[in-house]
Amino acid sequence: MTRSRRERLRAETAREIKTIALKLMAEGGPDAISLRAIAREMGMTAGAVYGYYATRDDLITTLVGEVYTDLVDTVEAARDARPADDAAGRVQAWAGALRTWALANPQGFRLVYGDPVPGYRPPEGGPGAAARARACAGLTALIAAAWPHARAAHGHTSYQWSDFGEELGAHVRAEHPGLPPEAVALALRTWGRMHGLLALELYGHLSPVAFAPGALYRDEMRDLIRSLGLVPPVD
Amino acid sequence: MTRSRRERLRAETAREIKTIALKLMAEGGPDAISLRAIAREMGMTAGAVYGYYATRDDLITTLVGEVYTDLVDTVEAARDARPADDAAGRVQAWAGALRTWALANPQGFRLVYGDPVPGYRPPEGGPGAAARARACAGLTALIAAAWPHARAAHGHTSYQWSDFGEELGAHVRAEHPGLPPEAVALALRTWGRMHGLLALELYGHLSPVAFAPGALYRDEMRDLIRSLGLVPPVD
DNA sequence: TGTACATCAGTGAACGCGCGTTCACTGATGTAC
DNA sequence: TGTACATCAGTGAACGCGCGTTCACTGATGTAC
Repeated sequence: MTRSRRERLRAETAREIKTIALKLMAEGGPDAISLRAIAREMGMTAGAVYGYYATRDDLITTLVGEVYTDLVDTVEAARDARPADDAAGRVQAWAGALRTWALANPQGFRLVYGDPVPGYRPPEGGPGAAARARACAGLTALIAAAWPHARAAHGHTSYQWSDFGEELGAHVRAEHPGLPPEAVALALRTWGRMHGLLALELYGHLSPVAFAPGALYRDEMRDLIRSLGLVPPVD
Repeated sequence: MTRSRRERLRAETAREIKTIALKLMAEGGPDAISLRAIAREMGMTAGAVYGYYATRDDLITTLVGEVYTDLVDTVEAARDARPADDAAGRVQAWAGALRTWALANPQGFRLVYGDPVPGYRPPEGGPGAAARARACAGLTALIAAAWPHARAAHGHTSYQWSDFGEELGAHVRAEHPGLPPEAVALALRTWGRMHGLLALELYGHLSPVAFAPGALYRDEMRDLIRSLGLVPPVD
């Protein structure tokens, strides 16, 4: 476990590369992430970066995973700040934290949900698969807590477990026994509903026509909570 | 009005540049649009393109406008294929045509709603402002038709006309006298709701976890229609 | 119908840029005795 | 504690690429008489 001095320095440099990359991204968007720009910023040679990441795409994949993980950490923490039996409050907290994070990290949002850097070829399953799995699991847990009410609220198309990813289905069946695949469908629809206004806002489509995007989002989330058969909190 | 031979050829070449650009985009994504690639494909010199568009960004702006217009034409046509008094059917037709168009033109969707080409600096108000205005107007018209029901369905935050773009507000007041700003808020939320699942799907976030995105979208749109106080058509 | 001139679409070569990636090397840091 | 050797992080120069943009030019097409 004792890491040599060399190992520590190495790890530190690897960290710094990522930090600088995120800083460049925050300033100039995902496009601004290039090995040469990072090296320049760090005062090293472009070639030296290859001691830490095999290719540019490797670095990008790592960054997407890290940013996505940060996002999921944030929304989970917000959710868990509410009591487990406050289903409506937890949905609201998740949604609110999502928007807050996105506004604080607009370029991170683009990196994760938009096109990453031009020319980037993602690995099998896409970058950030682990974080995405956590997000889907978290959303399903939110729906599971509301399910008795949500199910009563409206009838669905019927779904099979085979309509969903192997991993997600297995997770849900283990974690929420008895919860039908229809609930997973509702969870994914909920994901889309949280994503829509935010994506429009962050890509600048809302600003020319709406000056109170926060109010729109809040209303939309209240309506979402209502459609789950829950009572939206007043705050 | 009689256009000389030269004028006709010129217009034809300008058209061909756009056509080739769209073809390149369809094949390789928005990033594949470059003046040099277009010129190469057309068998001309890169410099020659400057006889038609002052800069690359000018061309991109034109393309975004054109693609966005095509999208709005499509959804409007689908809406208008339903009788004016079939409010639910018209919402459904709009939403369905949107997804159909997006699946047929995935790269066009990215061009319009995602980051256009790297390094692109959009003009004042963003590219495709005219088409966006039409889209917002169209959505507001859909909501206006449902408004009596939709208003009853749930209470909103109160909005002012000043919460919305000058142009949009003026249009709505002229076209739908008596319709309150809250209806415009609902129209924009509806936009977001249609956009969310589609954006996730087209950027590849849904495919690893859901294999029936069409069913999810259909359900989501049915729920949207229901939340507007309308009865979703069965088809 | 024929000649002289004007227009102007497109050429081809060049400029400077930043990029990802490779590679033989240097020189400081670590390890073994 | 001191010497000999191994490791390995980082250098610096190069490769080849595609890009947007400029510019003096050529040669075909059009217009005026």
